Amino acid sequence: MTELTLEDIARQVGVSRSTVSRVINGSPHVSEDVRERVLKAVQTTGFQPNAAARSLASQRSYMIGLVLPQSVSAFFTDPFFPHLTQGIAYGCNNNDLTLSLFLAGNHEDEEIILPRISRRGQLDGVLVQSGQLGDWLIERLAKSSLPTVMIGRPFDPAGINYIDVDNVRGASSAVRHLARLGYRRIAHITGSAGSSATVDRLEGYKAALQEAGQPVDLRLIAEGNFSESSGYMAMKQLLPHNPQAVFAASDTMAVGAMRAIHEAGLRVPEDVAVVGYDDLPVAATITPALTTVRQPILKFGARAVELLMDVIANGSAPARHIILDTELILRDSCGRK
Amino acid sequence: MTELTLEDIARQVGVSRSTVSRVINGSPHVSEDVRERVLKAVQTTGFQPNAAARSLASQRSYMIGLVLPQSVSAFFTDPFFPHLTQGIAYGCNNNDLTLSLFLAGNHEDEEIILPRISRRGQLDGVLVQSGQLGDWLIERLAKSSLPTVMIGRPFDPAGINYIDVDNVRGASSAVRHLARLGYRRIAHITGSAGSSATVDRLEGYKAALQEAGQPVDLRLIAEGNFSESSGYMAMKQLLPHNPQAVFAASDTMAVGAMRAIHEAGLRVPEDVAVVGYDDLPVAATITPALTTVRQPILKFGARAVELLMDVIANGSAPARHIILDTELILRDSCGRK
DNA sequence: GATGAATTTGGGAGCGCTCCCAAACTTTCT
DNA sequence: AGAAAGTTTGGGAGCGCTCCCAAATTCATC
Repeated sequence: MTELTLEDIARQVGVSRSTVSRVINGSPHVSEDVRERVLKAVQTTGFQPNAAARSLASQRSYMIGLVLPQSVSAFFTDPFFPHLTQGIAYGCNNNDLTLSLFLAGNHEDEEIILPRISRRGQLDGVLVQSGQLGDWLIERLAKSSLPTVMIGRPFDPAGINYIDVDNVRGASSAVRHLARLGYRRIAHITGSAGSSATVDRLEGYKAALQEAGQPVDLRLIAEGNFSESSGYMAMKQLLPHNPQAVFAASDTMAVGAMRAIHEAGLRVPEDVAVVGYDDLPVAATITPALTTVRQPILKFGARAVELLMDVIANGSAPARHIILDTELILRDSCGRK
Repeated sequence: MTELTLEDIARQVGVSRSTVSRVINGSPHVSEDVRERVLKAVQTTGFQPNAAARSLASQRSYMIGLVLPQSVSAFFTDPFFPHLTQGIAYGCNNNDLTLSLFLAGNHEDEEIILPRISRRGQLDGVLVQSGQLGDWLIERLAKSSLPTVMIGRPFDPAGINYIDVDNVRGASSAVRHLARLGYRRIAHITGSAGSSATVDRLEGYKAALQEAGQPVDLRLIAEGNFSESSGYMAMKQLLPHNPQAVFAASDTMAVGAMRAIHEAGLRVPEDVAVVGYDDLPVAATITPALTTVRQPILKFGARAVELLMDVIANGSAPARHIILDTELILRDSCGRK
């Protein structure tokens, strides 16, 4: 398998390098006749243009990066991230983009990774999982000249492109549902501190409570970190205060909460109703099936890629924001009192 | 932030392009004095060599791909893959490699992806999640000229580099443990058909049974597909045949099996002992904690990267194989009769 | 101090594309 | 028929590096 070049194909067809390039890049300024002959030669030889040469000449690599800072080491414990990655990967497939993954396990990794991310000629842009307070990598990337789209609203969104789901409305729809069903003493298990999703979901929780004329009782708010075990611990803390229902900021934590409820000899939803967030596959399979706030994760990834493409093509002024809607999925875990 | 080139740095320091290149690439043929001056200029300007130009000239991209064919769409349902990806990403961080992720959701994706994977000048090599029978993408990649390392033993391993864990020994150690504790009628929930891991674990299961002088009863073998719900279904099927213990080919399925056992009003391990495979985080947090076969996933990823580096550097003849050992982690789910 | 060897340095050639401009060829219109 | 306009094609000039060879410099040796 010898390495063919544009020139080889050109010689073979009897045209010039430029013409072959035009055909390959779909330029309209080629006669039908020539286009067909070139295409046939490309087919039979299996010719592939050299990516490095193309990048060098065109200043475009058709490659984007997905950066997960150390702060989201939850990549492994929360299925949310694999799903998100999947959505982004599919988005790349549909836009003929190659996806590079930058996973940082610790600060040292970040130091190693940063130059590779910002190396000129490597990436056309990056998607950064954000929404963490004071993250070193995020800040560095935000002020770099590389086209960047944050995934999750940053705490200081000025001039930054980002995509997020409407966490406030998502959370309030869940809690409102609980309140409408007649539950009182609705507890909340938060996500990890320092995450904008956590802050927003808490805000939505409080807003819905107020709207329903129910008091916000701080003893009914327990802090988790999106992991199963944190949901379990938080619920144990909550149980002595007799909640009738609990809204967990993630399905994974809701699963942990249910475990704690069952262990205490209580039943879901008869004794404590539970609502989660994310609508991961587990929500449908667990018993009882979990009522939860669905995030359109796959769509989210696709839209993130599109947004980044737009920023790459048109510059990032003005900063663009996309906020996706959520949907409350009703299942069995909150009964219907 | 203007785009600097080697030449700019060279002019600034008063040396030639070549000398700057030597310094950046750590060539020993540079005087200490010059090296320091160049390094300082690189530091203060924040100069980064252009990746595309470097790739084009050196015919190396320092980038590898991780390919997950559609057959492993389990990427989302089984936490094993995110962990593996993490291990590989860390391996890349440590080898100054950039990782590209190719996720195929369907055959169409694969058709789109393949040219991008094999585009010359793009990737130095690929890691392919394999071990699936008759996978189109895997076969194409195996016979391409791109340096390739399969993750998971392929069914036809002739001439193919691969890395795997010793699934036969891992499975037999689990079943042997159960047998030693005095359990009889040990059932097995297999992984998805057509996966070499499934075949090997089943083989290990049978071998351990024979070693213990216990019969292999086909009614005690149920087929799963590595997902939680498949473990649940398989266990429901198994329960009427009164197994005293069950060995599930993954933790995720073991969790499903435990759910089925509990639903049937039985207790783990008193009525049915359970052993899993993988040692995912959930194994430690579930109640009762799951005895399982630990796969060194992080190490696995790192070794896979190293193997690929070796293949890239030295060619793939002869084909290299790495088989990693597993470790049986004893917890509460199989009691101690 | 001259000679040769070892080390350091500079610059040309090239990697395989894209992009632009001008040349060649067609078509249309007067 | 000839000019004007439009379309298609070819080739030069890069993109920013690496690699090699030769030139320049340094060092050791007699």
